[in-house]
Amino acid sequence: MCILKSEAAKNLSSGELNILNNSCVEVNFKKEEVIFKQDALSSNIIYLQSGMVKLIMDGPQRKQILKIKKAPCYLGLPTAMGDKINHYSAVAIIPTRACFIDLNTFRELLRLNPDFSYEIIVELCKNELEQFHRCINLVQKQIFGRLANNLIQFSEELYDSDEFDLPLNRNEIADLVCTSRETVSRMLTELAEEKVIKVNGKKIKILNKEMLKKIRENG
DNA sequence: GCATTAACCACAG
DNA sequence: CTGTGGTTAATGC
Repeated sequence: MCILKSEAAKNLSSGELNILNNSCVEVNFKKEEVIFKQDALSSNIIYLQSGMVKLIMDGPQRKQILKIKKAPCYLGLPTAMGDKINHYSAVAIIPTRACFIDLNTFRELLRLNPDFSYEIIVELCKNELEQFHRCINLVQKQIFGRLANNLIQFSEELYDSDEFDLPLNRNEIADLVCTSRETVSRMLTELAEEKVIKVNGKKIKILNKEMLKKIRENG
């Protein structure tokens, strides 16, 4: 039985928690396993208990990595509540444990418990703000700026460390930053030549964070 | 024109 | 899967 520990679920009464627990199924995913698929019918809200996931959307030209999500968090709120079908896919990038919550049960809890609903809204709003910033970043900056921005996000938001392993290969970094894999390669080696970062395969170490932030701001 | 940016192609580890 | 070199198109002095 899955024990939910989300901010929102803290607001649930024991009775409500029971409703949640009884309509919830826990699943483990290995690296690269698909959690849900774009264009498929969506009937669950998913709570990530542990692990990390990439959200991918197939566009008319190419695929796009929308975001990397780290547990604990909800997954697929927009895609499950916003339409009958998923508008994007979710794929585990490390071993991941997820809890599938029946959509009707979730709706019922939203209706029953305002504090729970409030926390969900807060999460959704934060996500939307983040997407607005990401949009500006993508549209108004050149590739160095976009790449620097994502490196800083990996470091600060995903790993809490200046040293980390990239969760994606070069091609996927390109899909995240909206460029070609060749350009990602070149820019990583160039940043390494400038002693801003150290690169060894997927291992990244940020050597000069000030510089990296300057690059993020200036383009 | 000339420089810069970045994509696409090809090829090699 | 990655890194590099050549080529090319678009954009901005």
